[in-house]
Amino acid sequence: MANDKRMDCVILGLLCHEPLTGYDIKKRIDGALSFFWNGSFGSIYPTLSKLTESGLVIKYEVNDGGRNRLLYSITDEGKKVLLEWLKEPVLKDELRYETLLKLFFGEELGMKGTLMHINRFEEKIKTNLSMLQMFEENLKLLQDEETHKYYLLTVMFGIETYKAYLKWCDNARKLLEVR
Amino acid sequence: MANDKRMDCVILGLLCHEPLTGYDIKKRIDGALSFFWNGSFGSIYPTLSKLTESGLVIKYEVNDGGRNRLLYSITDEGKKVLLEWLKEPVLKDELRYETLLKLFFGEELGMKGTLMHINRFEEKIKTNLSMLQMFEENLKLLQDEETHKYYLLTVMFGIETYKAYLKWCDNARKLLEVR
DNA sequence: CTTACCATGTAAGGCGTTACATGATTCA
DNA sequence: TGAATCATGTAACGCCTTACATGGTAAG
Repeated sequence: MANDKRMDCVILGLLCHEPLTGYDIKKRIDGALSFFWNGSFGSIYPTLSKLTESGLVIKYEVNDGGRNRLLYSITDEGKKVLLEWLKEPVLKDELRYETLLKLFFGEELGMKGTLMHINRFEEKIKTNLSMLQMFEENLKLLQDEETHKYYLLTVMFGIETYKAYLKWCDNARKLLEVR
Repeated sequence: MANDKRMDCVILGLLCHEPLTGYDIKKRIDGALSFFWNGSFGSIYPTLSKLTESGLVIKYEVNDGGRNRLLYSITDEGKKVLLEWLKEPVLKDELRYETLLKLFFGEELGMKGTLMHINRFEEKIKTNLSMLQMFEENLKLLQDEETHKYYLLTVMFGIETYKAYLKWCDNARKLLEVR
């Protein structure tokens, strides 16, 4: 059913804060959003066209010295649509960890292989955690803008979660190595 | 690219433990696996046919009093393929939480709406957590089978994670309600 | 006797990714 | 002058879900 990644809502949400190009949107998605969302150019640009057609955003060309860029900004109608969606209850929170799938079948792989996956997972998480902690510090410095409070909420979520993952890594290793 | 949900691997993994019907497989996916994986009949049955054709599983009909059922079991070749996949590094661990997306755009929605989402999220998590805790207790009673140790690993992951979520809910509310 | 669950499948269609195509600009 | 990044787009293709179709069995 329609619009699994809700690219339209993501774009409207981002444009609420400031006008952006498609390329900018991709950077935002790969940045602060990347811990809980993702999306590709192949869905960003077509969605921008659709949103322009239906009058939820306006496109205008700008030329600031460099090459021409297509900047998009949200309309009042767009804000209304965004708000409608924001008010609706969440439909789906989904976690899909291949790591856990492999661990679930760990008996076939054996202890050594399983430990390998746990260690690799731990490495990735440590990297992500320190990135999030940098985000967090930056956000705490920028307490002036109300928006940042909401960004901080999602960053805190990531930090809390990743810390729990690391704790689990320790416990998991202990459980496997016992006996 | 190919096989995002790795239904073939999921099926091979489950059949490693015991022969199952397509319907059984769906139940497993909706049960212990559901916290980190999912899949529908529309992908299970076609995958079973494909696996049968390529000789990784064998199909046989059984009639145990009731109606005929199609039971599948894994072949040596199938085990080899599964093991190959299990050894490979994990490609993707993905979290996609609409809740976080809505919180990220929380300034548009305002504090009240945001708190609503947090509370609804908390309710869901509490329910899931108590389910997982029941799973955990059952698994601890069945320590005889080595397999259960690996299942326990994934259940522990869920429990640890959900506890962190609940802790975050408290912190998030505090942050929002301050001032 | 009817509801719930067991059981197997197919088809349409949406959705989004990857890969391709193209080219400007900036910086070293 | 070459690499990296900025920048915009399209097309093919795979993947999976939803919905539909069908019917048996068990339990109350």
